[in-house]
Amino acid sequence: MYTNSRFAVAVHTLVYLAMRQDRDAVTSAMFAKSVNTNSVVIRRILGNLHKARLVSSRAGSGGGWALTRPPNKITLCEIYRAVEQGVVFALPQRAANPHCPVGKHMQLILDSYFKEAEQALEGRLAKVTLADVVSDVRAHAQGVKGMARTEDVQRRRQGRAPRTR
Amino acid sequence: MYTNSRFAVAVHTLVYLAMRQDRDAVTSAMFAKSVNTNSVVIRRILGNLHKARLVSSRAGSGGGWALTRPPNKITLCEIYRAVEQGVVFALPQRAANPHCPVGKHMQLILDSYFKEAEQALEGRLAKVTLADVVSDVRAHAQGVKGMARTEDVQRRRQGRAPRTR
DNA sequence: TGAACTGTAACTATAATAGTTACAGTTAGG
DNA sequence: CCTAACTGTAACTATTATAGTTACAGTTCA
Repeated sequence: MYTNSRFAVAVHTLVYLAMRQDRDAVTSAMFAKSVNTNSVVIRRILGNLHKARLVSSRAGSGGGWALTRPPNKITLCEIYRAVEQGVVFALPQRAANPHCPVGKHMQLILDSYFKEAEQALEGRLAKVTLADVVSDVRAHAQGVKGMARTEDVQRRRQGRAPRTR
Repeated sequence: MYTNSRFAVAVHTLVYLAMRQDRDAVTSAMFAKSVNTNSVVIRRILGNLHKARLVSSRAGSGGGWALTRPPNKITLCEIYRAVEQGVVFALPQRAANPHCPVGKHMQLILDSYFKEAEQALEGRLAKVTLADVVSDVRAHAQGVKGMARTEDVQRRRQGRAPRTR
């Protein structure tokens, strides 16, 4: 049972990326503004996504992050695996009593049931692509204008004036 | 990753109970010996199982715990729900930026995907009964003799001398 | 009455997370 | 070739859940 929000943040950033794929690379500061956290937190999570080859990064001025694949080729399961260890259920830290036939075998047996349950979880996540989530966001966002942006992004988008909320 | 082992301990104790259903009530001290932890930890978890009506307890001398149903009528999903909050994935504690259309809707949307994944997890757990786990333990335990017992239990079982090991 | 239990409060130690500052290394562009 | 704008990561702090522990009131049996 997790109490961390890495998966949620990872999906958030990737959706953000997917929704502005055509434009410039997105910086960790921009993600941080949308997620409402510190940019280092974002870079740590994007580091995991980078290792999993879901995003590419470019250092230096004008750098930032980009998807390596179209959103319909990225599943929630891949994102999940990139940021979690794949252990929903934990076994006790102290091993059970090896002199007890229940305790002796319990952890091994539990582990196999845990793995099955986790496979069910991942199987469901594998059915959803980033593009699905983007569709949902677009559906929910009907009527909402403008995107949160840093000063940089506002400068880059010379064409349209920022919309007022 | 923030994990706990309550589910593992809960299943362990219930399997232990199921495997000696015919005999006296089991005390938290006996469970603690098998799980290799403190009896208060056990009583806390059994307290959850009690609220979920999976076990009954009796205070006082000769008291302890018993299953309220046969093992083939108890699923892992019920045990899971008794000891966990049903939240595998957490959302960030700070809400996302409400001025960003991605951030604004992300948590609501993620929550629905999270719930679907958790339902898949629970669905798998619902397919396994305590009796199934007991069968597995018996299969693994072939050739292993004797059960971990407290002094009390050894006294109660007057017939056979405790096996040395 | 006393021993053996449950149930629970209260405290401690440990560990993971998230937030933060700091900074070395990289890159684009004047 | 300098400088500003990035990434990547180390190091530290605050917060929080868990598990382990002691203690003790209440319950029950013999």
